Parts: sequence; structure tokens; C-alpha cells
Amino acid sequence: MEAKESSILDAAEKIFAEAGFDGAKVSDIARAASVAEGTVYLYYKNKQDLLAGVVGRFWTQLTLGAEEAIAPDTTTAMQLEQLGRYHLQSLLNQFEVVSLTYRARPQQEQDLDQVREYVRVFDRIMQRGVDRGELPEHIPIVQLRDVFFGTLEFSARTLKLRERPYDHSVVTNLLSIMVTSPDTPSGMIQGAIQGKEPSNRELMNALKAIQKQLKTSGN
Amino acid sequence: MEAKESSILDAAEKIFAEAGFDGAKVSDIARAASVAEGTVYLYYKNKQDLLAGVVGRFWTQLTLGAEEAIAPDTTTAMQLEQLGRYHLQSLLNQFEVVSLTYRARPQQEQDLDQVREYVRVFDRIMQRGVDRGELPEHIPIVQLRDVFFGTLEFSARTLKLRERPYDHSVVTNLLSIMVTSPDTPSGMIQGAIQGKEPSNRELMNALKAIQKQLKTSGN
DNA sequence: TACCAAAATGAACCAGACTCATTTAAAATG
DNA sequence: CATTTTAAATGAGTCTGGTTCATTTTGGTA
Repeated sequence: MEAKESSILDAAEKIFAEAGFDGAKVSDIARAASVAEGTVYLYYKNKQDLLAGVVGRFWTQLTLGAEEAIAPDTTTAMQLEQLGRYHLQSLLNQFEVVSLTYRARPQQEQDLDQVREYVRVFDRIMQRGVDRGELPEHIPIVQLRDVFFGTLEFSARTLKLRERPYDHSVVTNLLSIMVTSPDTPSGMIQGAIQGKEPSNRELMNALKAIQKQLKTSGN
Repeated sequence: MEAKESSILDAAEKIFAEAGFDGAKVSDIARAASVAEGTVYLYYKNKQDLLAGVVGRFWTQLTLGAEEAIAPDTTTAMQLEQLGRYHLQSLLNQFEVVSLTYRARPQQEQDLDQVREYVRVFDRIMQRGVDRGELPEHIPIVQLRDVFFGTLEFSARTLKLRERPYDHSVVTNLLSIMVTSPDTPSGMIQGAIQGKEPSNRELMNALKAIQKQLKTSGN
């Protein structure tokens, strides 16, 4: 039966999430899934492998949700904002399961693949932005991917630590420093603007810099 | 004896780093430290607490090293670059110990404190930048801190995954999107510049944006 | 040297992951 | 249907490794 496997996964996710990996007993998971302890081991080699199953499924589903959350026919900046919002909300809503990911990493390669699949959503958005001419040709996508996901993950931890809910300014600030749109000449400046008033000195600095750049660059 | 406690920590760090938390046996650690198994429990409540000790010491030492790595009398951008270089190098050189941090998190608050102490190095640099007038007044330091450390941690993972050594462009790119210096009007643009040629179209866009900004903002 | 408190020891204990001989259910065969 | 074959499920028992604690050793003091 296929249904049994996923019922074991469901039980495992529940128990892992509420007790943590070490705190969860395989016997508890078996009971929650209404099977004998030995049955779990027919489907998963060991407890680690079971965790890998839970984590892998989570990221697969997250990928599906991400594809849905992104409007295909809009600007790159808008798509990044949608992905950012979706990602941060998911991290916050399912914080425990996300945390389990770190427990799975070293072992099974399998669930790393799922994570890899997930980050490709970002790569596709950026690549399309380049193809459309919305982004410079030689933009370092891989490094920006680390900026994007790294920032969101640390922001999620910060919010959890301070027991704060989802905060959209995290996403907009992140985008303002990543994407140069007509309205956001620079991340730092943008941050200051939304904090209070725009600082003319900062704007002038940036302006002069660009003018110098234009003059000195040969093309 | 105080020396015995740190010799146990040394042994634990070594064994944890090479075998992982689960793979490390307390009996192995005890043998490596040349004490009996029970002696370990005189100094640490349990295996988790021992891990917290290792992790806590690591971050404390990292903080000391960071303070040293930063020249006190230089620009904010330079100090951030120094901290970034130091941090990324440390993450790469001691990747295993850093990974152990995640295993310690949920439990003991103690070692979280050490991590908190570490990130304050960043806060101090930024705050000084504001005080000196190098940075806008209302810069969102806490969010930028997540950008800084989140990006570096994810970049370190990416480099490890691809078995690449320290890459300074990670730090410079990060700074270019975080800090608006005279030479880096915008992160995206800067990325394109160092990738190949500067894109005039991008520069013009940013220029026009700033001009518009200057006109429309009342002050 | 005798005494004491603190430090150290490691055999024994025990929780919990994992195994496997046995049972039960399902499918195939005639 | 009855019978054989195959697969799935069971849970009592094994075993590993973290933790405890009665006993021993150490180092200082009278």
C-alpha cells in the first residue's frame, strides 16, 4: 500500500515537528501512524532516512507552491517579490520542519536534491529577467541566490527569536538592495528613505558616482 | 583542575568535528581526553551540554578574532570588508564546528548568547558609520545584519558544496549591494561591471532615477 | 601518619533504535 | 473454493551507547 507510506510520513512530520528529531521516538511515530514499530523499517532504512523522507517531501511541496505563487507575466522585480513573500511566509509558518532540514543534510543526498530543485525557481526568474533585458547580462545569479535565500532565512530566525509575525519590509528591503529599479537607485538610500526622509547628501553622492562612472568608462 | 575541563572540550571538538554529533561516542571523547567516561559528566550535564560548551567556546573565540581583524581607524566600508573576509574564511576553515551550532540551538540558551555577542561586532561597525555620517541616519541595521551574515553563511555552503576555496568576490559583491560608496552606485550594476563591461543602459537608468528622486523629494 | 573532602573511576543500568522469527493477509493456482 | 505461494506486518528480543552511582584514588590538612 502506497497510502501507508505517506501516513507514516505524516505521523513522522507531526512528531518530529513537535518533539524534535532526538525527542521523537520511533515507537511514538509508529503509534501515531497506527502501525507496528517494525513496519516503519519496511519503508525507511532507519530514523535518519525517515527524516530525509519528511524533509524531502516538504521541499518538493514548497517548490510546487512557489511555482504557483509566481505570476508568469510580470516583471522580474515583481516575481522576486512574490517568491520572497512566499518563501519568508513558508519559513515562518513551518519553522520546525525547516529546522529539521539541517539535521538531514549531512546524510542522504536525496533531500539535498529537493532543496536544489527549490532554489532553481529563483534561477529561472533571474535568467528570464536577463533574457528579457530587464537585468544586466553578466549578473552573478548564483551569488545573488545566496543573498536572497540567506537573507530570508536569517530574517526568519530573527523574527522568530523576537516573536514577530511576517514582516513584508524584510522582502522589500532585500529587493531594494538587489534590484536596481527606477524607484530604488540604491539599497542603502532606499532603506533610509523608508525609515524617514530621503537624504539629499546620499542621493548626491550616488549621482556623482554615476556621472563619474559614465565619464570614465570608455563605452 | 581547570585544564582538565578545556582538555575535555578540545577532545570533544575534535571528535564532534570528525564524526558529527550522533557519530561521536562519549566514550571516544573520554578516551581522547584521557579521562574516564564518568569524568566527562562531572564537567558537563550531558552530551548536549558538552556540545553547547564546544560551540559556545568557538563563537567566543571567533568574536575575539573578529575584533582583531578590524582596523579601528578606517572607513565603514573597509571595516565591513574586513569582517566579511574574516567571517567567510572562518566559516570555510571551521565548517564542521559551525555546522554543529545548529545542533546546539534549540537547547541551551547559553551558546546562543555567544552568537549574539558575535553579531554585535557588525552592529558596532554600522553604528559607528552612522555616527560618523558615513551612513544614512535611518539605516535598518538589524535587517542589514541578516543580509550580511545570511549571505555569507549561504555562500560558504555553496562554496563547500562545489569544493571551491575562499572567494573574495563574494565579499566584495555583498558589500557592493549593501554599501553605496562612490565607486559602487548599485549592486546590480557593479555585478555586471565586474562580470564584463559596464552597461550604459543600466547606468543611465539609475542616473535618471536619482534625478527624478531629487526633483520630486521636497527637501 | 591519619583523616577528610573533593575528584575520578568504570561497572551496571536503562532508554530507545533496530532486527528477525513468526504470524497474518493477499494473490495466484487448479 | 481449497491450497499453495508470496508479500506485508508484527512485536518481543537484541544491542548500542548515554547516563548513574557506589567505590576508589588523590591531594591537601591537622
